[in-house]
Amino acid sequence: MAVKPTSFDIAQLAGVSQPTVSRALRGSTAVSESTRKRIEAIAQQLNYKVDKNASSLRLRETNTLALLFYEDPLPDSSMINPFFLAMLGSIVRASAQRGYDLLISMQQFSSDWHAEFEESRKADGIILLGHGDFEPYRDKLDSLIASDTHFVRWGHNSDDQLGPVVGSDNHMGGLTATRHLLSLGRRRIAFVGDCSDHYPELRGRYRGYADGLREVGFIADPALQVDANLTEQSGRDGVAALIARGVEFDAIFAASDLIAIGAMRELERIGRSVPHDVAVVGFDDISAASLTRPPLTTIQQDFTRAGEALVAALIDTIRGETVRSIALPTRLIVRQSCGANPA
Amino acid sequence: MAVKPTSFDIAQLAGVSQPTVSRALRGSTAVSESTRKRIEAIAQQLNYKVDKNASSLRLRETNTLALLFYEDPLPDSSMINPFFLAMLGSIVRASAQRGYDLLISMQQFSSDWHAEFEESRKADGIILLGHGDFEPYRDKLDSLIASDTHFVRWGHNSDDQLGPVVGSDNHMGGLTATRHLLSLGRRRIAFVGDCSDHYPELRGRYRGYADGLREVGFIADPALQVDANLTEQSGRDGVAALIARGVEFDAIFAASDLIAIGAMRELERIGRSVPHDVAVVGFDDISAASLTRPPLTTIQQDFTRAGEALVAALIDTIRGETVRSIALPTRLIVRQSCGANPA
DNA sequence: CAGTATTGGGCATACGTATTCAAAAATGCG
DNA sequence: CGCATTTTTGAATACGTATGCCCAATACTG
Repeated sequence: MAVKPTSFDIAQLAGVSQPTVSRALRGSTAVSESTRKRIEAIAQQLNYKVDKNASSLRLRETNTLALLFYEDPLPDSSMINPFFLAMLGSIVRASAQRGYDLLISMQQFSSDWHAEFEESRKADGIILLGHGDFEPYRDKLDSLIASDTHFVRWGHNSDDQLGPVVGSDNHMGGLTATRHLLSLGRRRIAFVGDCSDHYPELRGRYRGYADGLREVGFIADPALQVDANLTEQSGRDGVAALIARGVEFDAIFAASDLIAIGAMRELERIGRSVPHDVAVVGFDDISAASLTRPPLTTIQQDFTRAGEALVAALIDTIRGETVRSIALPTRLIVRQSCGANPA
Repeated sequence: MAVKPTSFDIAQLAGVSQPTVSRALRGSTAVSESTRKRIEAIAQQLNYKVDKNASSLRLRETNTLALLFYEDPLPDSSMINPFFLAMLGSIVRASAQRGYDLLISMQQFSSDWHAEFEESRKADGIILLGHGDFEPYRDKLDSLIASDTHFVRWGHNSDDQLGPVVGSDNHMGGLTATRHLLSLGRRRIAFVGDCSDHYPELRGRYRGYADGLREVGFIADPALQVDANLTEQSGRDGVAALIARGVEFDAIFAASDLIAIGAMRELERIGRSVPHDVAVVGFDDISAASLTRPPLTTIQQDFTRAGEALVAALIDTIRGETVRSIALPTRLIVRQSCGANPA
């Protein structure tokens, strides 16, 4: 095939005009059934495909969504946080089901990320994925809003929302985890994970934790909280820090599975048994969570629904509907690291 | 901002014609330095971005690559094989570095996948990712070739190549794993993984395994080989099958990490200790490999180089250069499941 | 200073599709 | 069968950018 056929070629073969071809293939009612059939047959035979560039140019919409990881790069910058990686699958799927293509990018490789896609008309809207709060990016977000760019982001539902947000109910998740550990008789529960403003999601989990303790008359002890970012290494460091403080603890609620995995490793290294000496509960339920020894009890985030919700919200935004932020329910997955199940 | 500015708007403000704006912004030498500066300043100020649709339409190239997962969907179809997921990061990065955007898709959601992208001019070329051989897709591949579509695929280098292939040196990997186990004194090494034509990559690993045995005068025993696809479950089933056969074995070379992980689980369940009773070596080095207990010794595939090689090869293809298939070296990562390191 | 080379930039147009508007064809009705 | 509808189709054009071609202005040469 030398050159790709155009709608003119189809028109000529069908003995009609180009506009008729366009109408026929787009399902306009203004074309008779017989002509449509004929045109479709010819198009099929020539393997004709509508040129998306020309079409998008004319229609002023691309039927494409952009996915942007705005997160600070991990040490190995080609790594994507497994949590988001897991969500990627469902986002791809949800987009496809809704008839949209998906364009992927990572913030760290483009300075102008906030403008790059919709403004150059490569996408109709943007899904922003990243942990951490948006403060460092607030100006960019503002400019997105100022330019009427359609976007949705994953994160924590707060009041000062900048655009619609889809996220898990972190507070409830933290509460559930803590109640579970308390119900197993644990009394000195440490929280490993940032509870500052910098990670609104983690802070939400922390608050759930604190409220869980309060329910039984305890009060969150600052000595039992260690900051940690979302890496395995910081989970190890967190446990090391607790030990260094000399503080007693019989359980750990880790703000993410990676942290929990790191924590378990460090506990193992120093000879504390999980769950006997220390019960551990994580957050996320990434696929590795079931592979650890002991398998990790964790608060599951619903990746599938999350991806679908993000895509649905974005498409609604694009269509001009008003979209409300949503907080998805989480689920406690009991494995063995909490001690509830026999090893 | 009501509507996005066009090159005409910029031209008007700069007191020049639209073509001059286009030339200035594309770096044509046919525009004076002073005019260019002026135009750039105005463009910047208005936050002007070239309309990619119009540009692509005119230039007949999109500066976009498409990534296609052609693999049969896993049970939960939103899951992507972790191996490819790991590669995704480096592909995104490599594309960005070369100035290309990346469009993602999954075969199972579109019947016409092979034509969808380049033929509709949404991408300049396609990266095909999937395990398994291409037989079921040969006709589609043929049609890709027939339509002069640019593509590269990940897989096993064989002779009947259809288009350029980037893959790991599976034979050498299998050989290395087997030599390692032999050097540790293991003599009854089982191979868990398909060695049929259906998975050329796995077959390559199997041949490396067989050759490794041959080097020391052994011959691969069919009783020690069990078919397994690339899931954890089939790793468990594989071990169960070996046990059911009543065959003796003191080591397992699993054709992938997921298989190895499943195998270790089953071994644990039936009370065989790893590595004491059975040494295990996997293949891939997915991130979960270091998290298992004991940590998995495995043959590492270089995801980063793989992604870069795929992108580089595809871009070369697009540029009309002839591209040769390449087999990337693998590396033995010794952890504890093989028994070489103390637990 | 005349004439030629060079530089800068405008005009026209093409890329392929989708829609508006108007005309032609088909249909219905009395 | 003639006129009023309704249905189907075509002509013209717009979407925004990029480039070939050509002309004007400037620089250079002898």
